[in-house]
Amino acid sequence: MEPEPKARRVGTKQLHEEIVRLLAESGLKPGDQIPTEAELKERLGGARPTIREALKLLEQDGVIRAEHGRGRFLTAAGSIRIDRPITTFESVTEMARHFGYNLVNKILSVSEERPAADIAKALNLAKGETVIRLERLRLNDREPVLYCLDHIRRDAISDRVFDVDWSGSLIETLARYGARPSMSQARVRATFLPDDVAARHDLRDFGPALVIEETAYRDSGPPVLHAIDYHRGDRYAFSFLRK
Amino acid sequence: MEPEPKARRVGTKQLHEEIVRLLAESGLKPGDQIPTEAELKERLGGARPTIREALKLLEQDGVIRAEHGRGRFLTAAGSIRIDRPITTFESVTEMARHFGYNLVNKILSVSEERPAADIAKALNLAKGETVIRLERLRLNDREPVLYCLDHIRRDAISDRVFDVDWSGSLIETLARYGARPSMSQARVRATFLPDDVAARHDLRDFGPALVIEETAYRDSGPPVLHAIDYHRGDRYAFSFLRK
DNA sequence: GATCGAGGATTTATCTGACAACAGGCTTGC
DNA sequence: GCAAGCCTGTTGTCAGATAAATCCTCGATC
Repeated sequence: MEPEPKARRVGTKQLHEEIVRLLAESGLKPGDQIPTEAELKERLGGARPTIREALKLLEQDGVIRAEHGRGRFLTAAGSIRIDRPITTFESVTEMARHFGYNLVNKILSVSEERPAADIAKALNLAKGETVIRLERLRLNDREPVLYCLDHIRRDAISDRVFDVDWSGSLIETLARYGARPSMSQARVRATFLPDDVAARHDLRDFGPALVIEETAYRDSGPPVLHAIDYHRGDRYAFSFLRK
Repeated sequence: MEPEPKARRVGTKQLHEEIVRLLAESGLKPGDQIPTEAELKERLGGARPTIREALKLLEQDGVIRAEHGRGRFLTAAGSIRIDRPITTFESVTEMARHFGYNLVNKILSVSEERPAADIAKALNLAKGETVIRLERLRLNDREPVLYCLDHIRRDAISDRVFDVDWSGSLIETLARYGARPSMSQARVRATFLPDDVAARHDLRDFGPALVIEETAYRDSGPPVLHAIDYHRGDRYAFSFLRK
């Protein structure tokens, strides 16, 4: 005899996504109660612990709030969609694309150098180790919108510096050498372009810049890249959630 | 007969914290394997599903990475501590305090007004509803470091506008009226102070400002507050994690 | 001796079923 | 009318079992 069409095995990750979709389509408003664990089990399948893990993730996201003995409820964050939060790690190239920009890349300089003390510390370099210093300007429609100063651990790139194509996304270039970073520690501040940069590259009209300075790490731990990106103030704004 | 000193009931939240502490004290480096579920159960108590829920949270935090059949491993984020990430919701007053600033509060203006269209939309106001407009300057050691423009839903405050003490943290003031916001949707950009503000309050030397513009929501859903904070560019920088 | 495969050990992933704790409404007894 | 107690629904935790992935060992085979 055929056994019941046994509830398919369902993973936490999949459930997480399905619940998000379900909530999005449900038209629930903040403060409304969401389906109970039992209902979700009915509708989506999976065992209770698995469903609970998925719900716990939503709770940590700030999308729902659990009340012991009562139920789970949608919070304000549940109805807010942040399109491309700055807290998601992605390359400036990608970021710009989603701003509707189609950047042209000008390489101002590439060289192998002895790093300054703060860079050496951020990249966890031993004495004497060098970095690749990359200075680029990104134009949108002939207008400079982004000045980037990158320092890359020399040992992340196995080729000669001048053999590498630096005109694309830096993250993807690193990925090709098996050194893709997956997260970063970042700081944001507002300032002008450094005087010497503005003078050397005719950027005196760049105006106030939104600077994102970040150290990017590989999944396995070690830092790979230190990036300073000056975003033209009147062209960029970044979104995020605080909770 | 006495039953065995039954393993105490242990909650997910508690386990989450204990594991974080355990990892912090363990001296593990990124890429190292962390104790298995079985070991954690041994050392911290709790049932396996509970432990797994706590570990799942750490995984979502980006602190650890699970590999089926191998174990769990510390990631780079596990060893990075961001002191006060901008992604944590707190009042500017608190934020400044942790910068080492002891702000003096100057109220430039308080009034009840008909909001502009964008504010009305952000605060989800019906036609005709009004807001409290609050304009403040924060000084550190006689130097202006922060210009704040707040719009508060009129129905969040049950007193007369001039009876309220606006000199403290706005979040706490709202809390006193039972309208404490708990999260916000924020945007950051770089610009100068608006011309009229700079002119009216003698702030022409403020320089480039880091602007955080946010709409803050109550736990139950509705927006309460729209805030625009101009942070003096050479005094402020905010940290966060990207992953 | 080297190589490949089977099998076992370890670890994470999921499932099943149960009990505990809390909230809220209902009944019942006074 | 009111309060204590009970019942039900919900989330929180527990215990043990099975599934799936990875890695190591050991033995057979060439």
